[in-house]
Amino acid sequence: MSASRHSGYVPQDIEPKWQKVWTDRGVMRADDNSSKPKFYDLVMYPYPSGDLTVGHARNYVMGDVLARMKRMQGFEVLHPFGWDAFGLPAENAAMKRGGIHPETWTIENIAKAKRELKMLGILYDWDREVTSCMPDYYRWTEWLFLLFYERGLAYRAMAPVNWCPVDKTVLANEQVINGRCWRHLDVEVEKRDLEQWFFKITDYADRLLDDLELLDKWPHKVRLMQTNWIGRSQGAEVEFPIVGLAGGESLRIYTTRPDTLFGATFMVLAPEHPLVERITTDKYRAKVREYVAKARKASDIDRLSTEREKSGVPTGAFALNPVNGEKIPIWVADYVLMTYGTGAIMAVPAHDERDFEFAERFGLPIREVIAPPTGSQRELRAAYVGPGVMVNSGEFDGLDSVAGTERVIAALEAKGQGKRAVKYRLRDWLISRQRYWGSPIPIVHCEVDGLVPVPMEQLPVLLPKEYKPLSENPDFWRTTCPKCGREARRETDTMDTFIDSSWYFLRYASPHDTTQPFDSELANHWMPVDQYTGGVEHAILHLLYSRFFVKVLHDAGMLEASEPFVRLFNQGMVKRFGQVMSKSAGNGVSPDELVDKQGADAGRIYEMFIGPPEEDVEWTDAGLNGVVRFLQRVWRLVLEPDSIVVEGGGADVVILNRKAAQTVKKVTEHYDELRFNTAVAALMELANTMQSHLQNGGARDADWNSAVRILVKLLNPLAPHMCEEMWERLGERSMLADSTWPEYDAAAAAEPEVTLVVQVAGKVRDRLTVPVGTSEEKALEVAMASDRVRAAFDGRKPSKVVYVPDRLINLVP
RNA sequence: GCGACCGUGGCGGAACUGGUAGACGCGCAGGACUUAGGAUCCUGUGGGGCAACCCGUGGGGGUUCGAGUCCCUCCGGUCGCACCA
Repeated sequence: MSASRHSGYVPQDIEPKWQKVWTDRGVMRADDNSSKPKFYDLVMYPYPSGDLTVGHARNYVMGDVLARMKRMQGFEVLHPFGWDAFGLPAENAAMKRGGIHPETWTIENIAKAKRELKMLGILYDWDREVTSCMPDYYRWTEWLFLLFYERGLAYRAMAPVNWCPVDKTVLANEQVINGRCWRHLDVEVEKRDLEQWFFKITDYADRLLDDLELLDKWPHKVRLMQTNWIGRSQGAEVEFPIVGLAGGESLRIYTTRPDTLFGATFMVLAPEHPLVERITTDKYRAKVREYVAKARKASDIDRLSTEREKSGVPTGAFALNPVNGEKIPIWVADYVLMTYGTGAIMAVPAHDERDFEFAERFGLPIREVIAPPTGSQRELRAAYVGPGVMVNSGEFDGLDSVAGTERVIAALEAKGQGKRAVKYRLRDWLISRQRYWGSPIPIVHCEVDGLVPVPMEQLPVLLPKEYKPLSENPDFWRTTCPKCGREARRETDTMDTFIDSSWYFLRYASPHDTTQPFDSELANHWMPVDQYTGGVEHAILHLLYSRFFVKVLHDAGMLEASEPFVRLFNQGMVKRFGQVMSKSAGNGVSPDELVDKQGADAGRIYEMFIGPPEEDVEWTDAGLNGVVRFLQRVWRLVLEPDSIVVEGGGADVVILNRKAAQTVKKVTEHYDELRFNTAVAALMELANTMQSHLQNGGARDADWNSAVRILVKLLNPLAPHMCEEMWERLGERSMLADSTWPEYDAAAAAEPEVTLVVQVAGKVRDRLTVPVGTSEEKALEVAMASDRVRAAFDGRKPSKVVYVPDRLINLVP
């Protein structure tokens, strides 16, 4: 191989050697009893799909680089790994490859991926490996379910739910994307009325929202997405008495715009609203029933489309506006959703786009009650939704709409006609799945005792070996009631796999505990996760659920932390030929291929140098070559400096020292900020400086040796095999992995002279070298002495001088 | 439609709180060493001009001594939400 011809660097010879040493010595083993400060470095555990490419490996390399630096900096690093091993692909693969059991398929994939991770030199504390499909893990997933159940956070309810016809299971709201299944974006979900298990995440809506404030090291975007998903809105519930209904019953609506109450010209009920049947008059009954039936049948995709023209029918019933006693018609229309607010609205067409469209379509009156700052419009062409001054609103006329909102709410509350209310877009988390390959829900259905939790000491409820739906496996579901001993039936749904992943990061603290899901003391020691890295596709799903879990466990007194992840980072994806790299797409580069050709170290650096870590990047072989060249150059500089031809004299050792010191600062900061691409660039600059040093006849003295060691140490997190090998060949006794991170020497890094930019009227006219700390007077003097400045001023004095010390002087004529 | 982020050489990308635009790498051109080189090393490389100089960070405008960076507006792209009252 050509790499070996001009340098002794042959990655294939040294990489397996060091991987073995690291493993044998347990380099990345985390000590629970260490006195060092802890650092919990975590990458989202993957689904073992059997498809590991260098694309997926990129974020594992990021985690590894950080872990290796933090260790050298004196932290006790927890860098664990595990597998999100329950889930549908295993079942699908099992079906496709006739007869193979999901467990077999999963275990095989795990073994393969694990080997490839090791081959890339990525170090984990494998003693803490967690696999969510193993009984010693899902036992505690079940346990946690029961904890939620005890705390009133798990309940069963009949509800219209999302059903994926391909996966043949229900889905959580978070798993439905534009009315389609998150796993098959071409498959529309269906609505089914089913009795299902839910977790009461809505109880935590306020805290999940408010605590986002604490997550200042999360990407702004993710926080915003969660904010929108939770969707808290403030407004009022208002009672509209229904005309002629026995008992003086009223219609409760929710609005965020109480200030527009006088502009309500009709009411709208969702087709599913329970009052529809009762208030509809005989004359309209047939039409209303027909409309409701049609709406129920329509898919969410159709119903929620904003493009579709609004539809609806009148009920023949009327309501009274509580503030002015006006009698207004009640309609049924499917643009109002039963699942939000109260399932009924007051329609204010003048100030709501949807109501406006509906009113236009059906010729309903439109009354302006908020005058825009630009003045009232004679004829409303569109709804005005902004703030303004209240008009046509009786006693409230003339009030600013923002203040008016408060006044109207107060007036309603005083008369018992309404009250302040807060609503959320967030719904409870539907957690049951009609699948085999997941954690069983540890509940028994007893005819006498109803829902009975399986006693905790009887956990786990084991999955039967035989692969078929649990509901079709009587050996599984036939049981006796733990309470009364009568024959009973086990719950046959399994849990959403997002439950498994909502607590795995806690299990790493005490992975072998056989008495509890996690040891609180150890979890409190390691938590929260200091750095969490993973794909942005989990911005809501996994990250919201995990936050919810941690808050519940906190409330249960099991955990001090109330947020799981201090700093979150979303890495970009690796593409090749314009597509996301994957084995199935046929554009994947496997770790095997990469290690075989260029070696793990070159691959690791390339993954980091290829582009900003948060951006999607394109994998090219040419780019990889540049990195290989860099590593060979480093090898020669460190171990074969005699091979570098001296071309001239006059090397300045001070420059070498300074560059090395500056690089320590730069690279350390860049690693900390996960800006690996610029860290590599800084290391390349140092290597270039060192190369020039030798070419200029510079000595290989103590300063040189110091620079060499700095280079090797700083490069180590990126290219650990090669650096460890160089370290050994340099004659160092201890392992590089166990050595310390270079200290930043500010004095050595300081530049004695700086380039002072001389501008005339903001345009660069000259660059002068001056000592650091040059005074304004002195700077002005040398600047005015410059030929090019003199030409511009021709003896006159500048009318203004802007001086930025050690940077620039700007002379304005 | 609403919201967020982003537009920098032939390419990937640098540029801290406004202060030398283009670090580092790829590619390309010329050269050195070579039987040879797709190895290695050197030099050059935003555009225009022989030149001092002029023009340049999506377009236009503004603030400022000074704008890739701040403000307004338009164009283009990516992502999120999408009848949530």
